[in-house]
Amino acid sequence: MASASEPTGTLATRLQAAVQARGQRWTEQRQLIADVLAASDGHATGAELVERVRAADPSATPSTVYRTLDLLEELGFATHHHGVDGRETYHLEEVVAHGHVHCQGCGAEVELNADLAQPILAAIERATGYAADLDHLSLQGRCPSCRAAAAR
Amino acid sequence: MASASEPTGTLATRLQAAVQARGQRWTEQRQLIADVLAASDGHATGAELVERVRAADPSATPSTVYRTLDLLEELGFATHHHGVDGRETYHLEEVVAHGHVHCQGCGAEVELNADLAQPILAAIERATGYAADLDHLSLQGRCPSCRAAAAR
DNA sequence: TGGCTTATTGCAACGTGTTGCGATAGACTC
DNA sequence: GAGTCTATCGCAACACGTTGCAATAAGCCA
Repeated sequence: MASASEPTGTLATRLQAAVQARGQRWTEQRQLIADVLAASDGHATGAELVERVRAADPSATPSTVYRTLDLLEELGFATHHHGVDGRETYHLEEVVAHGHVHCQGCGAEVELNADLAQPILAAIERATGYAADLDHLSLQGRCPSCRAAAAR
Repeated sequence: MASASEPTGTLATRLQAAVQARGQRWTEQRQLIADVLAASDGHATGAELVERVRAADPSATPSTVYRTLDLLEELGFATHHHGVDGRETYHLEEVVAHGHVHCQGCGAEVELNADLAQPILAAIERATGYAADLDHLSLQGRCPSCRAAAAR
C-alpha cells in the first residue's frame, strides 16, 4: 500500500499529490468528495455519501461519486465493504483497519480492532493458509445478551 | 436449523408440509422455485434463480421469487449471504453449513466446512463473546500462492 | 356447493449501484 | 497563444433487489 508513512498535509493535500503523481487530475468534485468522506469519519454508505455530496454541489452525479470512491480505494486512501444488507460502506484508510461483528438478534454492531482480531486472523491462517483482510472481516452471529435470552 | 434429521420425502414435500403447518399455502410457483433451488445445488445468486424460474414459467415475477426465497429462509430450508460484490447468494440448508474465503488476488474461493472453521469460530467467541454464524462467514484475504507471489 | 377470509400474486415504482457514451475541459507540446 | 490529447463529467440506461397496493385465488366453514 502507498507510503502513508509521512503525512505531509491534510488528507485532501496528500490525495491530490497521489492523484497527480499518477498523471490524473485533481478537480473540485474530487476535493469535495474527499472532504465529505473525511467529515463522515466513521462509516458511510455509498448512498449517504452521494446525498451529502449532492447537498454541497447539486450538479454532482452518483456516477461521479462512485467513480471517485473507486479511485480513492485504488490509491489506498479508502476502503469499502458490504454490510449485512449488502449495502456498501466506505471509510477512510486513516481510520485504523478494523472489522465488524453484527448481531443477528438485536442488530448491535461492534468493531473489531487489530488487537481483538489478531487471534481470529491467526486461526483463519492456520485453518486455510489465507492471510485474511481485517478491513473486510464482517461477521454475523449472536451477541452475548441475545444468546442468554435465547437460552432461557 | 429445523430437524432435517429424518427426511420423510423430497425437499419439496417437506417444504410443503412446513408451509402448510404454518397455515400458509402451497402453490405451483413455490413448488417451481423450490425445484429450481434444489436443481442448482451449489450456490446461485438471486438474479440467476429469477432467470431460471422465469425460463420455466415466464409469468413468474422477481418479487414472487424473492418473497419465496425469504419464506424458505424463514422456514430454515435455505440461507443466503452476500458475496464479494454484494450480490446475494442463496443455497439450500441441505448443504451442510459452511463459510467462504475469497482471495483478493486471484479470485479463488474456498469453502470452509465446520471442522475447518471451528477454531475460527472459537477465536471469534473468545475475542467478542459473539457466537458467529458459519453460514454468514465470508472472509477475504490472500491465498497462499498470491502471498508467495507478493513476497517475491 | 356457495360464500367468506386472507395469503399470494403481478404490477409498478423505487433505491442503490454500475456502465457506456458523447461532451467538456484540463494539461501538455510546439 | 493555438492546437492536440485525453481524463473527467453528466446523462441515460441498465441490473439487482425491495416494497406497496389492488386483484386474484386458495383454503376453510357452514
